[in-house]
Amino acid sequence: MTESKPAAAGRKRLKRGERRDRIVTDAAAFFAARGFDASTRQLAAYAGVAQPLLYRYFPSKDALIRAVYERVYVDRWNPEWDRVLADRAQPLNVRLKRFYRDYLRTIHEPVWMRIYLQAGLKSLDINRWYIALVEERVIRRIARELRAAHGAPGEDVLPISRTEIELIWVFHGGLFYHGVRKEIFGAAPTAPIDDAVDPAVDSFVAGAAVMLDDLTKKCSIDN
Amino acid sequence: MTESKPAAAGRKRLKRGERRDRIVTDAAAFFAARGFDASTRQLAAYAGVAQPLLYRYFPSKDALIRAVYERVYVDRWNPEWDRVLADRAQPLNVRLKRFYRDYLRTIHEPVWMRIYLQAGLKSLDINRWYIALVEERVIRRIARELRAAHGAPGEDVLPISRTEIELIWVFHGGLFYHGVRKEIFGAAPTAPIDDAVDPAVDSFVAGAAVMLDDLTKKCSIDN
DNA sequence: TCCTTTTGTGTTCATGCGATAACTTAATGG
DNA sequence: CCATTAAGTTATCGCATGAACACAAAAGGA
Repeated sequence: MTESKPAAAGRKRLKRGERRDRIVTDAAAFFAARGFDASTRQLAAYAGVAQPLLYRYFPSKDALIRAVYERVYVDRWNPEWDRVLADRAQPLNVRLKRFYRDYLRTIHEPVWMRIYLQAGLKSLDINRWYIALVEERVIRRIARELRAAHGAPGEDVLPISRTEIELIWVFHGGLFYHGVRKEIFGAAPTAPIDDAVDPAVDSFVAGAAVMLDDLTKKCSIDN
Repeated sequence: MTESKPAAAGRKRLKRGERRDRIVTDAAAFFAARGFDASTRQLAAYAGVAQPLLYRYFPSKDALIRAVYERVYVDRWNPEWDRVLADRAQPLNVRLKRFYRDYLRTIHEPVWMRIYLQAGLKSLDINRWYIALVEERVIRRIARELRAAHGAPGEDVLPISRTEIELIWVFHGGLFYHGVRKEIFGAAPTAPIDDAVDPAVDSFVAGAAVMLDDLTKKCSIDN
């Protein structure tokens, strides 16, 4: 993005909801590229409107930024994912590959990634909120499914340990970070993420067995 | 950091080199906390000097920022790490645990992390440079050592594949990202990183065997 | 001691910022 | 067809910013 938008054609006189919507969309792309410290004037130019118009829709720049967060994070979580991970008709490897291919396609995208990190550096709690969401919906679920897949005790018998959670976070974070390398740091145009997912999942599931063995061993000693 | 520095006492009249040095140190801490868009006036207040003094040492704010990069990245790479990873007197697990405990202690630190991400969002090539460094010094070395540890063919027989590199990056990135979660996103005060390293390394090394088996199988078919 | 060099400060400038107020014009419905 | 409302713009405010300049005062060698 050097200056103008893809198509700045056909503007003018939209109804309140529609205009607000477009401003948020444009603001997401604009702030993703230029950072939240970029000026409202440049944003307005990018959106093809006058700068004060922004203030008819949002009381302050900060409020506009909050609207951007809503747009980018809250709206993009796909409830389908929960089901994919839990569907025991499929082997865990297959489920994980399916989930991560789709999930990573959603988040390995400049706007998502850049806004996410920008928010983190501003110490907003969007990230804490999102991380809690992921831990509950993804990480803990994988922990349960790993136990089931390896015939380890259920969490009612032996609660999920912090060690298990952290191990899964390292795996999850590794795939996440692939996107950071690509979208934020512009690292080498390496293999596409899809090629990395399958081997990563397979070796993760195999490697996790080591930890689960330790776990069940300790458990049977305890009893 | 709300406003002032830890100890703003004993100031005044330093020799050129010394003053420059202090400015860079203070600037690193200041910009890490407040972002590179924070003002030179506030930086000067933080450093306990007048704002124009900065311009006697650096021709522009940008030049000062570049000096900060030098300070934070170039100066903190420990050449010892190369040896730790390569020392085959120790089993690979032990070497990896040693290396990552130390490496992560260096980089899981607010200034390092925040400046690193800030630079990434500004699209400076510090990050590309650093990633290339890590890939050469750490990732590729681990690839070689993994092969050796599992009795797989050397890279002269079968060059290191992109798949191997990516798999190691996912592992490495997972540990890296643990720091991002903690230092940038302020995620839950979970277990300390050291507790996560050992299980992660063990299950990584075990899991990597799966991929290496595939690799040597393919290799022996090829011959 | 005095004079030069070097380190540091106070002041100021042009620019660009977020936000406001006053004005204009398109849509709408009675 | 015109009055009212809603959507959008132009002009402007006070303020903070990066940078420059002219001046002050410590250091230090003769």
